[in-house]
Amino acid sequence: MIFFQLKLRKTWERFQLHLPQFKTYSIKELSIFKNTVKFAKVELAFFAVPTDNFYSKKLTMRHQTTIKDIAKELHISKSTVSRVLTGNPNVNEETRKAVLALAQKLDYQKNIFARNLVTHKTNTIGIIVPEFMSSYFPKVIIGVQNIASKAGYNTIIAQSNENYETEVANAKVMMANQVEGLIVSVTKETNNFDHLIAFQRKEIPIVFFNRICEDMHVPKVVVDDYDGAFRAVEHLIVTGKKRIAHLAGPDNLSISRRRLNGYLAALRKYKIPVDEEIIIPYDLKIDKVKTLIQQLFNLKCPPDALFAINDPTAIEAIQVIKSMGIKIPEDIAIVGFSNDEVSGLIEPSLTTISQPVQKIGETAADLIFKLINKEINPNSAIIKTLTTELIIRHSTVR
Amino acid sequence: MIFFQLKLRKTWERFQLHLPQFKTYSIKELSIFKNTVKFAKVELAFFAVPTDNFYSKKLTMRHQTTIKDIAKELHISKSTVSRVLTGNPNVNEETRKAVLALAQKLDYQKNIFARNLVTHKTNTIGIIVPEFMSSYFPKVIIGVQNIASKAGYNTIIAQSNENYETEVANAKVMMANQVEGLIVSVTKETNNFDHLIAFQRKEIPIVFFNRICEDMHVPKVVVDDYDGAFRAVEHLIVTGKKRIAHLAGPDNLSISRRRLNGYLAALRKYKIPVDEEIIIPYDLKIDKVKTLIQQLFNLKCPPDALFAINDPTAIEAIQVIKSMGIKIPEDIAIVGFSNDEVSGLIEPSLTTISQPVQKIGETAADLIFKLINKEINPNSAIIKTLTTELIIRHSTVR
DNA sequence: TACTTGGTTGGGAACGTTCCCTATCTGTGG
DNA sequence: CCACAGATAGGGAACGTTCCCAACCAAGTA
Repeated sequence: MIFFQLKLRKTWERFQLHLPQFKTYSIKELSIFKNTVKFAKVELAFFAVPTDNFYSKKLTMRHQTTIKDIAKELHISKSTVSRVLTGNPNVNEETRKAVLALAQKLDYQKNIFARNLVTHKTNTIGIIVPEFMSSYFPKVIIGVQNIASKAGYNTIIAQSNENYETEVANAKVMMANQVEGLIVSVTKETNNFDHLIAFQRKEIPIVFFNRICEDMHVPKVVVDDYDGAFRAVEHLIVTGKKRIAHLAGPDNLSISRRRLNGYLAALRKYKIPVDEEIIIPYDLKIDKVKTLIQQLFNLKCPPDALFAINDPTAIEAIQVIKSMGIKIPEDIAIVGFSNDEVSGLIEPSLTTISQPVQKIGETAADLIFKLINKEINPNSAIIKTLTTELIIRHSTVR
Repeated sequence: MIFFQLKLRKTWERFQLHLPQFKTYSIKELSIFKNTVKFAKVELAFFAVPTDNFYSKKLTMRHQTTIKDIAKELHISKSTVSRVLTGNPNVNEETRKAVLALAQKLDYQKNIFARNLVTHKTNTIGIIVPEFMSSYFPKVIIGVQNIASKAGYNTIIAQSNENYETEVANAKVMMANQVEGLIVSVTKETNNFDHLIAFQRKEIPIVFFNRICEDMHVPKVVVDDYDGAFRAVEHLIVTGKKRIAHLAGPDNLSISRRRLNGYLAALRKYKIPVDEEIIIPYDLKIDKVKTLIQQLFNLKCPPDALFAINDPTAIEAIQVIKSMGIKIPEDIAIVGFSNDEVSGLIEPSLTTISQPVQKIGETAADLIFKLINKEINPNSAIIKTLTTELIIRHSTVR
């Protein structure tokens, strides 16, 4: 008796063979499967082991209960079992009970892959966000999941880490998982939208929020950035500030442009001249803030107020300014945008624009499901604008 | 000509029928499919519509390219195409190129559901966290995803919202999606672990982190809570504090117990008597903090230091204490645990224990892949303990 | 010539569902 | 008795892969 193992595909399998004479055998004589051994030959390894060390090939296979097992056990057809499990009413009450009971007993779990394969329904939506270090995106996700789970849908979450390539990869994963809808806020470096247009082409609903792609004709959820920015800057003006700087976000994000426009409009309304010198372009990289702030204060005529594109930036600005020994809000008042958790905790607390973050997620999810159910036109390009609120704290008023 | 629509399964389909005479027709005469109409009968609805309003049943079917399409186009078998696409080397170079080119051209996307169905490999791991409002869990997730994507795996993220039922539901989703491994930090109310033991039974690797289940014999990743707590309290003692209170976490979380033990050990080392009165049980619900703090200061002998179970709690405590007009750190010093983002920003900045959060995620993911590849024993109950660091800030030292 | 051998390809079962269509039985009204 | 109906069940194709096994051809090798 000779024992040997060979590598079939990935795993080593063991076999035993009874060889009657001591002689040289041909591969063919040895082989169990005619050609397989040929292929696996290089991996073939003879060795001797005690017989009781052998394990059956099937032994380690953990079998998951299937519809067929239930059918066999109850002597009915798998069609009937399927009918019970999918809630089709055309089943005898007793049969139904028996199936349900046995399913419970055998711990039956529907194989969603088989199901998806035939129905093309995955009951899954996806959401791609640029990060979840700030409290904003997690809150949006909670909103989305609230609505999705009510609709019996799962949510696949992906974060692109503000990296375009990762975003593309995430989109591919979403596609491969056949999400029925996709909610997206793009990275700050995303300028090419092919990976998202692919969804449109396949008629998979997309909804944007926060960082939107204006060129794509799909529904979007935003807050009224223009109005928020306007009121933030108006507040600064009303409290007596004359020279208001702005740390502006990247130009390719419409959100930056809208906030910038709100800023400009407020200045215009109060007849304050616009000075390009104190509108600082900024790429949302938090570690750049220090340099930019120092730059502002090196001007011959430094600003007496700062409107930052978002809260993390404003918070970093506060740190920097405090460390420079400049007084907030007396020497310079600061406003952010978002009302992050931290804003109320720092010293001085940050005046900011709050947005209904969870509501944004819920609204986006609502739209997705309306699209999935064809209640609205996929190309409708609805823009849901949620309102913001000015939260006045100590960074502008003592 | 009569038009009608009937509901087959979920959707209304339209049909047209040429009826030669005006008379009463039997269902059978009308029916297109012998029995189907019988079933759908109750939903049957006759109506007249203009013919050109009709749409073809197949028209809206968007066809996704399959392996078969490629095979047909190139006049080769789907086996060969599959071989190319799975990287099997036994294919002629020209055939390979042709297949790859056509796949590209037709925008072929592998159907992962069909693939999973036959291979039982999903290339997916899951992670369940209690929340992601604090920066802790998001950072862990980033760590996990780093490792997972390197291994070619996708990560399904779920958050239980500190709710036991949601956690169970999440576990079900993970199971249904046939994750190959699961990383978990349980909710504060989880006492029953059946939903996780189910994974063990199916031999799906589990790794715990942070909030672990001590009774389950699986690998775990934790930080040295005992040591961290010890050093935090030691620091308070060394800076001259004599009466150190502790806001202790729920008893069912081992993390709370370990931190409590570290606290007790430090007191013991410095021969400070333990006073049960100032070890306050606390259920991690942030809105309870106010009452508990007030309670502490109503004691005839209030504490001069506070060790809070985690940073959010410590931060809330600082807010409450400040609002009471009590001085930090002179009247009471405060230490947290975690080094959340906010800790360095608030006033006074919080002394705390920092942990290598992203590393925790990476370690957990590493373990999962070692388990998946059977490099370590699934029941080994390895505990990876990562070290912490004391970060001294102004909440303890002016 | 008669084998091996290597390189390449094809046929077809299997994975676990859903669902179309058919079949059978029983009951009912004319 | 017939025609039809309602209730229930079964057979089997289809979904898109993977992969076992067999087959074929050309080139060595004895």
